[in-house]
Amino acid sequence: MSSAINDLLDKIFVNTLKSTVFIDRDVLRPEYIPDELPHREEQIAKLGSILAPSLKGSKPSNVFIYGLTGTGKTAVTKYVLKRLHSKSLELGVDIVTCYVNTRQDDTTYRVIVKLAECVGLRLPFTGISTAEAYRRFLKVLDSRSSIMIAVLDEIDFLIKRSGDEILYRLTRSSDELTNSKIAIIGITNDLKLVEDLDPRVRSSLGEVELVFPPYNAVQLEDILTRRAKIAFKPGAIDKSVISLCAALAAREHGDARRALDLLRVAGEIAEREGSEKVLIEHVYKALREIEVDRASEVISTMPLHSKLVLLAILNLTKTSNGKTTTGEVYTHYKSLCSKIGIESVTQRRVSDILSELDMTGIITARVISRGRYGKTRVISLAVPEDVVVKALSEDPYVSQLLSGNR
DNA sequence: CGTCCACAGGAATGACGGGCGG
DNA sequence: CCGCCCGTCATTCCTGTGGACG
Repeated sequence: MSSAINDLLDKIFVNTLKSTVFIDRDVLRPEYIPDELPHREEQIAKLGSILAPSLKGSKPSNVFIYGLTGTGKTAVTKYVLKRLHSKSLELGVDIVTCYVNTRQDDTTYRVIVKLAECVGLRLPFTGISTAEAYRRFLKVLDSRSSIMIAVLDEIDFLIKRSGDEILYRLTRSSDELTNSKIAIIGITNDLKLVEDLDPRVRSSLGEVELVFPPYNAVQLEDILTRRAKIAFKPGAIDKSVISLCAALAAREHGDARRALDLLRVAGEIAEREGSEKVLIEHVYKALREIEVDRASEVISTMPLHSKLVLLAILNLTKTSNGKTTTGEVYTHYKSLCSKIGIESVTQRRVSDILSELDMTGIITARVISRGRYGKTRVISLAVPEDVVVKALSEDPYVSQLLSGNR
């Protein structure tokens, strides 16, 4: 082991311990819930007044919360619930709050497992039927005589994958419960979602609706400034750098999470470079780094066929001005499969894979009609080529195909 | 103004591995 | 250990459709 490497490692460790710019970088992480949520006072007050009846033992209305990503929906909800919970302890009321992110737990079964955990019931990951799991959960909840407030975050994922049956059952759960009650807070960033909801669910879930508008650049800057004050050392970051982060994020529909990420990663880059200040150039580097990280993370965990489809897209978009279609992709994908001697999947499946790639944001696919020449998707890469190549080359099967056209 | 392309995308079904209850 | 049920990937069969072409 060369001492140069050891020196380098040593330097990295020391730098991390004795940060050049940060006091507390965790303040900039998305999971951090600040003590104050500026520009969301109205929503906090409204959500608070909706949930307040639970302190008197009655079931609060179900709530539907809309707002684009990074508009503070989750933060506000968690914040209000936290306060509500401590108030309930003070008053001696049994309120169970449960937060489920249905992007991670996007099946009926897993949601029930999560809800059950909140009332202290451990259910097996698998092995029992959904109906049985639900029954057990209700039994335990009812025996506690409490009010449960269930937050279903990013509820569109749940509905897309598993339908709205669970919502229906939860909203009607009072029929099956005698001592306890369940109130639901549904959070979504998909405004069209409600349309394809069972009307019965729609009316009961949407008893109250709460809208979170995006932050504008000024508000974002304010938020960033407040956080930066706690996160960074005095003088480590200039107003102009914060303004830039705010402006870049405001361009992306006022996403506070992105803005904070940008600030944090810019700080980390500054630190790596041994700089004592976060500079404009660090922000631009951060912008790129975030994109690369996200893409390679997504790509490296994809199944083989998805990678092959992506490779097909990569090759095709290189020639024909960055665009291709489903048919072309499928033909090319099949030839790639035969080259490495594996069986190809059907076109139907590739169609789904394309949708998946589109959803993750790796590609952009728009369905268009070419009239007499049919209806298809126009596909283009949504991330830089070299990022895709780099991520794909990590796969042993795919990398054989990659060498040669690199 | 109807036809018909080239797919989109829904529904039903199955194979398979993981993991639990009994 | 078996049987059951889960989630995931995949297939088969299918109906739906925007708009250029004739």
